[in-house]
Amino acid sequence: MSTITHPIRAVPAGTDPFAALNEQQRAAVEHGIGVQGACPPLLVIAGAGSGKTMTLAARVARLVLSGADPQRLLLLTFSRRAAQEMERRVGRVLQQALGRGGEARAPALPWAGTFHSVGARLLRHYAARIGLAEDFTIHDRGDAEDLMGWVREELGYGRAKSRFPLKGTCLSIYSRVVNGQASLTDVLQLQFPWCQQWEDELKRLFGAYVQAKQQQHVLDYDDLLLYWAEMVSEPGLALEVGGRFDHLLVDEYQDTNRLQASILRAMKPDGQGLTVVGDDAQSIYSFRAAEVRNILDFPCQFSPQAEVVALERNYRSTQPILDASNAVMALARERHAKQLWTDRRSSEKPALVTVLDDAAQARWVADAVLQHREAGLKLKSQAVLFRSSHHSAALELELVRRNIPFVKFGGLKFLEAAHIKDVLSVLRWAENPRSRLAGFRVAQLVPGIGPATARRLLDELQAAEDPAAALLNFEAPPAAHDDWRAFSALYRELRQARLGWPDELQRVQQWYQPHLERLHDDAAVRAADLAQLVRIAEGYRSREQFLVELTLDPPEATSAEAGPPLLDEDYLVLSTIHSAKGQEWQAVYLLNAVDGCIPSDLATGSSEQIEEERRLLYVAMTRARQHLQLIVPQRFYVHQQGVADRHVYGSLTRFVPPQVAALFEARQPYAVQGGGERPAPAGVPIDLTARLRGRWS
DNA sequence: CGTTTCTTCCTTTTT
DNA sequence: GGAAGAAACG
Repeated sequence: MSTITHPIRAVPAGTDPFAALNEQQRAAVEHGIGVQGACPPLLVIAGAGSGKTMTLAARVARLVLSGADPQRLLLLTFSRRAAQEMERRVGRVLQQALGRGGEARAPALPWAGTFHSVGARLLRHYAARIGLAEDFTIHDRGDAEDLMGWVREELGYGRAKSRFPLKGTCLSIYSRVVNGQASLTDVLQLQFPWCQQWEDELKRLFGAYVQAKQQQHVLDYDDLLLYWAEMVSEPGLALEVGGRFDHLLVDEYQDTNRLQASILRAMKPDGQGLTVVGDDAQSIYSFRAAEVRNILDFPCQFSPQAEVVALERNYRSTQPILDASNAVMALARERHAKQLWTDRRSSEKPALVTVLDDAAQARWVADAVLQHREAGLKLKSQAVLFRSSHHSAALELELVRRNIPFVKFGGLKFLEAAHIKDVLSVLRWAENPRSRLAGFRVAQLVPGIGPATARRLLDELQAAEDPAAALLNFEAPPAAHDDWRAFSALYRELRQARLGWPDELQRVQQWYQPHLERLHDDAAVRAADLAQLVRIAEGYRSREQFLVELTLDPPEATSAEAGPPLLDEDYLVLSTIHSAKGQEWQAVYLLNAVDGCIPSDLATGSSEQIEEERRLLYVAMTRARQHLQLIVPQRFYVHQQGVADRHVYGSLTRFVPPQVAALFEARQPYAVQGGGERPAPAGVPIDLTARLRGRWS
């Protein structure tokens, strides 16, 4: 995404690309190379900006150069984007090493991907042997929630007098149990104490949920890992699946969960050929059951213990930025000694910018971005980061107003929009006629068919040998007759698969258009989204591939314009901190560096959560190469039900106490009320924190 | 039985 | 300020 300069790039083709590695990087790259027999386990602790990706890529290249078969290399990354980046860099290193000829084209890495996508592939391959239907479809979070909601309804829990947890909560609990390999009792007690009274019902619900998934030949995200783990817990299969790969490399190991760790253990019980890379200070996914202990305990899992290499030299940020970041982490409760250093001197300290409110923040950032661009920094090398997606709302308006192009990463709801789901459901139902969820949604798009008729239809399909045939024979109620005929004609075409891809999707879109106009006032906007979906679809070979990959790797960016800006255009990057992982920019602006936003009000329940919020701030700060600004609005809006929205006075995040703030330059670009004193809010200060916490108790 | 309208609830981060 | 559910309406 950003301009990344690494030692390797400076080396002309045909020379030794490993020459520029520093001592620790070289140790990581060369580990186990040339040693007789298999390669012992390795843990690389890679600080922020320490050239982690480059080092991992160099290691992969080194393995290939020393004779490893790229087909037998499994590279597990956190996101699809990271996998592609890795593949690109490995290719570059290889080309340099092999000389400019390049006819020895860089070999592709067929097994580079996320845990989930690799799991999907392996499961598809071994399906027949583990009693799994080969034609399974994959549910994304939204689908999974809907199915959970459906089952919840079937069991009558929706109508209980006292409130049963919502479908999303139920799914979170379930997911936590699965990914954390924990008991329901423990998860309820530790993570969801307010749901403890429902333990028995939840157990029943989850049983029914699993049954429903199996009946419908559907897997959710968790299943991709769970079935994989179950598969390799069979000794015979473990040997076979583990034996497909000579080397197994895992990136961002600090964000793996226990289930993932158990998969690795089962595939490589002695750790031979295993390399994991990560940074415990950047562990920010515990809400997804990520387990920091995975990385901390990795070395002693094996005997002899795994070798540990720490990369502490930072190539990204200036020393003042690093000083401030290190100071933030130094206050962490538990800290795994590691001191980043750099030789990039600078006299510019990071800044703490105090502004009046949200609107002033937006104006200030827009000004600063333009100023930096005047000074020669492209928009693309600047990024605005924030804790949660809606924090950028005011800024987005300001950017649109000033015609500053931007792309936003994270918090994307593209696939969650009703119209996108409708169209995708049609495709899914064609792909898998047993998918009750897709069917239930699509059937009700036909005017004259409501929940009752849809349910009857789906019951018939479920009972039928050949559900697709049963669908085509279905007798719709008279009111729906014509529209149903139109739909079943479409369905037949899709099942016959004569149209080819992506024409099929266009055909669906044609069918959907009148329904779109009937159902939504803003049909034009939504039609544009669908047009974009078609454009995205063009990049895939088949309906099946499209559906699978879209679920596993949803489009991650949105922009103000319809359609993404062209690649060669310049645009500002807006991103949640979570989505900024692994990236870097010349200038970074962090919005809302106040208590209540970071740490988020919703994450102050336990000290573990607060520690994670601290790491989140650390991750945000260490994205910056040259310029770092934390913006502190003195008051900000809070939305709450019932009462009108109101301003709340905030204060600088607790992670920047005075001794840390001293490492920043304080700026107050707009005159601040009260001549620079902290504005003592008149009357009683509002304890936002307690109120929001109280909502859950 | 299906559709429209009103009401209530909740609003982090993501594979 | 949007989605899901409930009640009212056709």
